[in-house]
Amino acid sequence: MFTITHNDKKSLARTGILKTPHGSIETPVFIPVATQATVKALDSKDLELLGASVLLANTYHLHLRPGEKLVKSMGGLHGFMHWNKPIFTDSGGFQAFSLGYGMEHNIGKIASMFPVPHSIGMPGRKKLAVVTEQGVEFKSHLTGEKIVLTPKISMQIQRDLGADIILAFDECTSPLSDYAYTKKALVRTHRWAKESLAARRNAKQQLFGIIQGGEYKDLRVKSASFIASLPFDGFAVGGSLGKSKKDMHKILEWVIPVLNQKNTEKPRHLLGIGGVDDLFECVERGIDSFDCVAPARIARRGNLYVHPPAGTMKNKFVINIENAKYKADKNPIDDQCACPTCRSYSRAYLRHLYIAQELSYYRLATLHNLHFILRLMEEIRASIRNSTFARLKKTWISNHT
RNA sequence: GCGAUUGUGGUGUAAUGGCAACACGGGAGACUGUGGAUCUCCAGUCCCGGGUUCAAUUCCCGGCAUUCGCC
Repeated sequence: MFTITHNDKKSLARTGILKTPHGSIETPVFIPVATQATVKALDSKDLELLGASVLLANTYHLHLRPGEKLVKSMGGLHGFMHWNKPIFTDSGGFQAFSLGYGMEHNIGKIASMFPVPHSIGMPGRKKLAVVTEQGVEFKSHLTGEKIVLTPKISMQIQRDLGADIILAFDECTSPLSDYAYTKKALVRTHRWAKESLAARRNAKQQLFGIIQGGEYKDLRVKSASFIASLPFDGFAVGGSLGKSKKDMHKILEWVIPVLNQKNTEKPRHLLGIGGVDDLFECVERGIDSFDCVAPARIARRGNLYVHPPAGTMKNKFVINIENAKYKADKNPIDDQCACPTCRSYSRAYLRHLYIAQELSYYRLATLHNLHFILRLMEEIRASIRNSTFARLKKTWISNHT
């Protein structure tokens, strides 16, 4: 299923080919997130033109609406959304966090990403998810009705959705979770991993196990070791990635070597990460695939990717199109970009569309950011093949340790 | 010319004898297995002069300006 084609000599970076019933995926790869069977603001044709090779959809959201039975009757996700390339589905485990603790405490999966002091531990909203030993009880954010997901139910939904690669049902813990809770959740997630495997019915769907353990070394190592000992087709690193990017890097440095000992030949996904710097840092530490809403979300919020200006030591890869200085700027977003947006439109025009909240803005901006990240991933793959990964990283991230 | 009317950030509006609020607009920031095209922060104001009062953006008088009506 997965073949490693090149190993970087100086790091754990590698290239590979992941085979699925809907074609092969060259890794390392960035997977755009299509939660509701669409990348917001784009359609499948757009994604094809951008050269996206795989998408990730969501079990919880599609279960609520339109329901997996409908999707199944429409030819599964591939037929429904007219996308003939590979699809991942997330298991719904993340929503236990994002709609539960995360919502209640107003926090994301890396604590320091919310530097505004009052946003951490702030009121937040009433949580819509409660974790039990059997699974997660949700209060539907759409209708308020009670929705229960268990490993078995998640596997059944993902089977009906018909993705090529599905994920085990897990509990994503919070950066605010203490050791005792994280450990308790880990035991539960490990049991759910076995239940997910047991509930598997379609051998054509690859099933990835999820490594948890928060920011605690012994839990991460234990989890990597345990999950790697089970007959999963691949692995995903999930859950809280600590309180800073440094923590995230450390976590990968604990986990990946364990996988290398046990299962070098299986792909490793990093859930929910995908900043420009993250791609370099995490590929270097042995990650094969990423999914992340950030490029699409920040595009909708006015942040558009640009190559770092030559000579700068700042790791800043975006401009804010809303800024007054772009009011009459005739340049494209990024002069090194060949995306459909940059080929035709100026910063001034995009700024106008953004400020006027024109719908076309969302598509043009999303096209650009995804194009940017997908091309960057392509460059990264080429650099691993050419043994120039370290050099490429240096041109992008100059002051990282 | 006479009568009435109204003067509050850039704009449109509130409230108030002591701290002037809201929206839009302006400036900036955040967002990482997408509930929320969202959230956060910053700047900026009482037409002018006099009077009453401990205290006036507020009450009184005058000026200037607005708008409406009449000649």
